[in-house]
Amino acid sequence: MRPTVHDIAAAAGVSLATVDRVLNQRPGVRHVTREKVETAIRDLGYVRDVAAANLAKGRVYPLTFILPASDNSFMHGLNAEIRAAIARSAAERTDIRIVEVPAFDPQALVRELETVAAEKPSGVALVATDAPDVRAAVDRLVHDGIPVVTLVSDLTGSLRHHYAGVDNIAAGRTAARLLGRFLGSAAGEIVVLAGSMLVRDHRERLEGFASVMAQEFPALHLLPVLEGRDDPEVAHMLIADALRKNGGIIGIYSLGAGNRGLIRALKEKAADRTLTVVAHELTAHTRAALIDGTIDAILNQDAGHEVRSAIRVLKAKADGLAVIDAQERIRLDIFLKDNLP
Amino acid sequence: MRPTVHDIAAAAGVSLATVDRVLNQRPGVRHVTREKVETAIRDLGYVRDVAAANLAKGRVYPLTFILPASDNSFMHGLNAEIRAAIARSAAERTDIRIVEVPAFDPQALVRELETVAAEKPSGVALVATDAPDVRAAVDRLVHDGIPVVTLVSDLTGSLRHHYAGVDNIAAGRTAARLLGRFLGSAAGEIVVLAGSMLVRDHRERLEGFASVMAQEFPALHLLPVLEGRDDPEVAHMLIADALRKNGGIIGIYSLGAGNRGLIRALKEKAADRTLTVVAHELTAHTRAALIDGTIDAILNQDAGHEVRSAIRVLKAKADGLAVIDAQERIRLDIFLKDNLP
DNA sequence: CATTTTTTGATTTACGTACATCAAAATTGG
DNA sequence: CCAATTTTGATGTACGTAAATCAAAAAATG
Repeated sequence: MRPTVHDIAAAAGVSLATVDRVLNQRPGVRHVTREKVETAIRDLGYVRDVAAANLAKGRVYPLTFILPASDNSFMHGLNAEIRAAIARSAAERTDIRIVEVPAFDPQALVRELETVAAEKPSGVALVATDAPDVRAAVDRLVHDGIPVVTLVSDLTGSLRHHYAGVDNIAAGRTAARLLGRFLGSAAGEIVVLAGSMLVRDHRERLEGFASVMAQEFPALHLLPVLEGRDDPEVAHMLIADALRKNGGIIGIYSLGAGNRGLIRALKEKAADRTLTVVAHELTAHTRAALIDGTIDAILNQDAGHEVRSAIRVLKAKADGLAVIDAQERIRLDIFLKDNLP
Repeated sequence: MRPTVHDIAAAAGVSLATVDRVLNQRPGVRHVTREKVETAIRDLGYVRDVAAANLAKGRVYPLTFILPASDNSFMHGLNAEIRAAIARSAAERTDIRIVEVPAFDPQALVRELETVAAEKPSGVALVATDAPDVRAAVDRLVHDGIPVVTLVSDLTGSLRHHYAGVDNIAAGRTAARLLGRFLGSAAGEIVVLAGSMLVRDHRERLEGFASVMAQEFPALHLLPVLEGRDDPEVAHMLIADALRKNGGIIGIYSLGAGNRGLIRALKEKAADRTLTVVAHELTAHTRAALIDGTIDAILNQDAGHEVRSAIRVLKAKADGLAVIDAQERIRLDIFLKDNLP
């Protein structure tokens, strides 16, 4: 049987109340006494029964998710996953709130972070916009003892406890190798379609992509990046235009959202020529395009895993517990038409 | 606040004891009364507080993992992950036991299943050997109300509650497409190195591989499957031999273990020629080979995820709770040198 | 040394559920 | 209608921890 507070009280030769004071960092314990108790805890290998403790405390974990108000399918999916987590909140003792802030607006995010901080939640998850002010605001939360997890897009250099998202540089590198290998010995031009170079994850994907392309596939030449603003209409226009003007294009890397427009452009224009295409985010549209051969590979991050991981980490941090690192690593999923879920 | 047993007692106009009898399916409740209580439970949306219930019951989940006594790095890894779970057992209220049975021996597995059944554990996870007797033994466990999860290798047609492992047919198909696409327009011979065709997962991988190869890559010709018995020495011998005798080999798919021998053979023989190689299982050896270019892609199943998923599912089934399907889907990881963890 | 302050002990209640016991009420059978 | 049986209620204890209260002991202060 695992030891209880009674066992450490007996082992340390103190009362239950003193053990409680030590465990919950309440004042009024002499240094030597505290040490006796801590020794007993270590010797007996005591670990607090979190379930019992939560029961006694009537603890719930108020968590706040701060998301950009972006109207693309990835953000919709993320939203849906958070709502799914809210539906489980009774069983998980969470009380999750979603707040939306204007996208790409650091000041709005900072203001929201400050509002949220005032509510003293057990934890905060945010899709970070990469700006110094945001970094500072996150650091203030951390200093106030509020666990913070970045979601989807990281905020390196800040004090955030954890990042629940994929390594976007690695994603870009992987896309480059897939595209390069799929194209074999062919030489030609490559189009990169991004959402916006103002977003950190898009910049990072491009960085990884360009670096592997330059180093390992010299026969492939990158055209200037097209910015589709994650909008299907814009993406359609840009890609259709590029394909019309440039007959040397043999590959496309779509690293943002708005793939619906890309796919439409491909179906219109590329009946005659064969293009190799790698895109991000598995949606109903990209899935269909992968199956019918319009797209050759899809890189994906599982929003459900990201949300569940963020919640697990925030709860663990709030309780000062360890997390299983391997479990919290968000993997880059690579889908070919054969391994679709 | 979520409703408690007191609330349903009040709502149903019965006593706490009666609610308890209904909730825990104890006898001595008239049909009409039971219905009143069940209505109240539904109306108030009551869900039992599992943490409190477990505390009251002093519940632990005795779980048994039955593994084949195979000496390869995947099984070692699996073993290590289970031991890691054992280390967490205090916090998770589990009491996990590992038993090993001779590999590829259905009768031994059946006997062990019967021994385990007699101990009435809360759940059983097993790496299934595919045989009718095993199926029957598993079905008996299920009939006795013991949750059963197959691990790594499934037992289709049995009543097992869940399979914690990858879709091996999809894995084989994915390997074929990667190999086929990487080889581009080249024509030549493909070697498949398996462990043993007696193992279901290997058979399935081969099935998926051969089917995509035949359908989509007619320029590539499969040589008869080599069975390396998951043994590095045998694998080395077989591959070295094949490469010596057949100059037309341009690709290799290694769908089992024993990759150490494969890698050695490749380094010895293939300095002059370029081979495209896809292998299974990420280990220290395959990882190094992927980085140095000896292997082009690695397909992997994460043993840690499989073990944690099996435990979550077994606990949930033991409590009659729902599982989050998406969370329990074991994904096929595809690693290129760029997205190694 | 007396007094104040700090530290410690003892004890109780609570969280939500499980489970046991005994008494009371309702239902059934003859 | 009475007795036997079944159903229901009332109540208490337990699980392991949190948190509060009050008294007692120890230490620090003058």
